[in-house]
Amino acid sequence: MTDLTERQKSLLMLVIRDYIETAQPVGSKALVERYHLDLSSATVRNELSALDDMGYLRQPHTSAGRIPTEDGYRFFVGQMMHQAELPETIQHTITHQFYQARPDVDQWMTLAASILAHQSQGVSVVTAPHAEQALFKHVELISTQGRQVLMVMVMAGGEVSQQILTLAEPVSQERLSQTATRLNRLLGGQPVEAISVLPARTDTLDQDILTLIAQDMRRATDSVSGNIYTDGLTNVLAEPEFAESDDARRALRLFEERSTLQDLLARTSTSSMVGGLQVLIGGEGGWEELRQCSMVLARYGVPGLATGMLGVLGPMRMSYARTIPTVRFVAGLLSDLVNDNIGGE
Amino acid sequence: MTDLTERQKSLLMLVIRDYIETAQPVGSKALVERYHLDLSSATVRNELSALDDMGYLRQPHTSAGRIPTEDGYRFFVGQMMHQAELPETIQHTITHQFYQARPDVDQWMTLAASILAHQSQGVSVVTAPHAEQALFKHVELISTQGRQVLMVMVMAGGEVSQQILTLAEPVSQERLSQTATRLNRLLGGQPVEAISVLPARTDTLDQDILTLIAQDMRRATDSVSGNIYTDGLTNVLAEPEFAESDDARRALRLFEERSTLQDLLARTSTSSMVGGLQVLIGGEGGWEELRQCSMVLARYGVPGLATGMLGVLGPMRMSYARTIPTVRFVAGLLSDLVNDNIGGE
DNA sequence: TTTAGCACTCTCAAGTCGAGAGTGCTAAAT
DNA sequence: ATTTAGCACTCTCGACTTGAGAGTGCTAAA
Repeated sequence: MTDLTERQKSLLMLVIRDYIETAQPVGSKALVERYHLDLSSATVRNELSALDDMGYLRQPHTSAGRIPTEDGYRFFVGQMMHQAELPETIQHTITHQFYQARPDVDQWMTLAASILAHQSQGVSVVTAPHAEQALFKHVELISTQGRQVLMVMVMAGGEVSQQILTLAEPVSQERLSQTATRLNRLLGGQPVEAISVLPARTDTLDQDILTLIAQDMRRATDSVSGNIYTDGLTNVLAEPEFAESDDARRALRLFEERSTLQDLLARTSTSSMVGGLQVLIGGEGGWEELRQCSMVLARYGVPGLATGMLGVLGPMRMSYARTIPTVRFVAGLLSDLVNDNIGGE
Repeated sequence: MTDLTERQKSLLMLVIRDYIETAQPVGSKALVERYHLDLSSATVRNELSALDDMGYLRQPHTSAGRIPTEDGYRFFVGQMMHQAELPETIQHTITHQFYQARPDVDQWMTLAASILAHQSQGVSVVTAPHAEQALFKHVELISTQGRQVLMVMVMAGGEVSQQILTLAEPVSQERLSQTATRLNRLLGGQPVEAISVLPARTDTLDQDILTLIAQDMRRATDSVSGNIYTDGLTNVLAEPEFAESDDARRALRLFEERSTLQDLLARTSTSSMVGGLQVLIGGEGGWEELRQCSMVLARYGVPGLATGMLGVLGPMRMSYARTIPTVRFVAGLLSDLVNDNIGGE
């Protein structure tokens, strides 16, 4: 790792930066010319050869330029991590967009996905914040038509779930409101477990609704439940590595499928995160289809209260220098929003 | 139009069907062989030549097979429209999926988009049902933390909008509930216009919330407001016409962008619909980027109460025989759901 | 009206070839 | 002990050629 000379380090960085830009193998001569190095191509050649032996670079075929290996990218990202800050003007623009959006979790998530996708030119993914433990806060029952009732439930942490239920027989709005009030008083602040074992002396209407509430809360407890927001699926189509091979297409399909995406996030969320950020290079998480891709992930929110995840998927050749600071910044922004708006009592 | 002989008609249908399957120009000889026609290739050649002159077919270059023109597709679809019914087994499968989904508009829309995309192998789009005129039904105010309040509003027709608002100073849940109750009594069943001109003798809290309610309702009035669900963006990547040209990529990007999609739907929704269905071939609606595409659109819901749109985008070469019946069937299904669940009083 | 036959056209895949870029190695220079 | 110049060699990539295959239109016979 650290047995690299300074010159080798900077050379490696140059090669990778160049390859990320051009998507083409970079050779010794081109390198010297383009960056006006005070070295001859032969010297560079020797150094590149060394980096090749150490596994940071490789040649797609004999007598072609070098391209980074996964380890190469990892080194690159390692260097990147610490420095990179998002330019202030961009920070302002993003913040501004959040302030002028309608104050609603759904809007924020959509906006976050959109910003990530645009800034990084990759595919973004954002999950809504949710509490580790679902606590009941409030339920509302609204009669819509005949036997149909709209149930809106709010959990501590701000998650809202709604559901349409069909009763056995019509019930007046008065009675529904009374039921809601009763349940609110009874269940306020309770976790799921408490709700499942409530006294059964309640009438059938109460009982039915109680069951639905417990059901909704259990779903909310799943690690990555509910809504996943993505954007930028088409960004990545322009990339040369996605244009041809089916591999890339399969990766995208994977990303469009909600269920697999949940899996993916659930798996990786347990792994270690450096500086709140996690960069998976070449489908590290053991996901076959993503072998050609990288992901930059972050968790946001207030630990113990409500957290979510967000990230960007792109080709392994993605612009880490732009993506990493963006992901970090947006994660911070969302954390603030969670803290300010749906914080605990 | 009707100056086609029966033989020409059936030949035209065969050519188009074949081209839709294979994506390759179809010639006289191949046609005779593949479908065991009781004709010689020379005869077929003459007929194809005639169809060419009439503008239903064209040759990509001299001495290649024929491919359909837009008019050709239009003829094809015209024939298709009346017959095509979705196979019963598939109908059952789809219906079943809806029944076992969680009864929630959001779920239904997602499911509809998913089904359309899978069945048609195209890109699907579905808008949530919404009323032409927004009528207030119910509002709920839930204190979350300090000065933050979650407002959940329900409109007749079942639309739900939520928003987080920050008050000037903390207000107890009791007072919030009282306010909500008061507003509910006051506003029940009112349209936006009535709400904007309400007596101003209410206190500031009431006033603020009133403003937000009016604002939300106005937004709900926009022709294609709020949520648009899409799925299957990646389906279309496999199609040969999308693999190479940028045209197709731009079309997809157009489809990913919410705002333009709203425009698109708004525009076309006013056009005529044959049998509740509308088939736009070659970007008929005057949308440059979609020149290579076709769309199958339908409106669903209960006119005058709550309606939405749904449809499929695909290459002009899409499988209309599969898409049209699917769109029609799902539209019917959603109409039933609207009617059953969020019908008027 | 249909069909057989023929000359002609155009695409596409395969093969050839030379330019360009890159490499590794060796020997000289610093 | 490094660094550099020079050289022979390798490999890709685009341009070009060529032949097979598929398709067409037209004419004359059935």
